[in-house]
Amino acid sequence: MSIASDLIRGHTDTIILACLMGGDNYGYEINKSIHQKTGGRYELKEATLYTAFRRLEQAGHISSYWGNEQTGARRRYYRISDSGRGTYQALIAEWKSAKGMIEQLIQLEENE
Amino acid sequence: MSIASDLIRGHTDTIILACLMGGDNYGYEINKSIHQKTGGRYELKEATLYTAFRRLEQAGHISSYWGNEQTGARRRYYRISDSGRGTYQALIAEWKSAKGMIEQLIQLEENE
DNA sequence: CATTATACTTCGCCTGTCAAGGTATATTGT
DNA sequence: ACAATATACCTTGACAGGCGAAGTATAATG
Repeated sequence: MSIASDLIRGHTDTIILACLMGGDNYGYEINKSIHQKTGGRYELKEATLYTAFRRLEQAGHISSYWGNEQTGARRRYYRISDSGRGTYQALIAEWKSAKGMIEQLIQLEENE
Repeated sequence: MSIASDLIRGHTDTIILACLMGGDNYGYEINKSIHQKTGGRYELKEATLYTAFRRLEQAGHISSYWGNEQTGARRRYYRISDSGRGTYQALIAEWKSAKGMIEQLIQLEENE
């Protein structure tokens, strides 16, 4: 929606893995941190977020477990796996490469 | 594909418009120029390319006409419209904004 | 005690990509 | 002469990811 919706597509997994590189976390909090990191300019839609969790878990890049909250709603925590860490590094490398390519193709100088 | 396929998604229109900012051109040649600009690392699939032309033309961002080749296969040329030029500028602005956001979210410093 | 915030889940639609197949013409190799 | 290759365009159908919409459940707040 509005700015950047289509442009972020393809980065969802990277963003989530990046979050989990900093330690286990649960969905709602991950999305809030994205919202905060971008100064409110962006956040994942819930359906997108949870779809991504399923995808990443099925691929073995993350695992999940229920937190044992004494109060409030239950939380499903996610933890990044070794495979996930490797994938994260690969995705970062891809991004660096793709970024250069895109700038080349849309005709912007590197430091604009 | 391989590297960067999903990451380029969402830039197809921008790439094509950027090409046409340099003057009228036809599909096959546009794709070859993309191939060449990226040093052979990337090119659009034909189906993707022609789908994008239809989309852009329907939106009024480009118009098309048949070239009058005396030899070789016929060529359909595309020309960017004022609306297309405006859209191009907007997409460039979006990219600049999205780029910063992505780097923030996947945790890379600006000048890495 | 109703509303809001937290937190997760699923269904079905939409859009963009792409593999696969097709058409037509000109050049090049044998 | 004719097969193969290059140029150039087009369409169909499948697939994947994003997302609107709706639902479930619990706790805090006014």
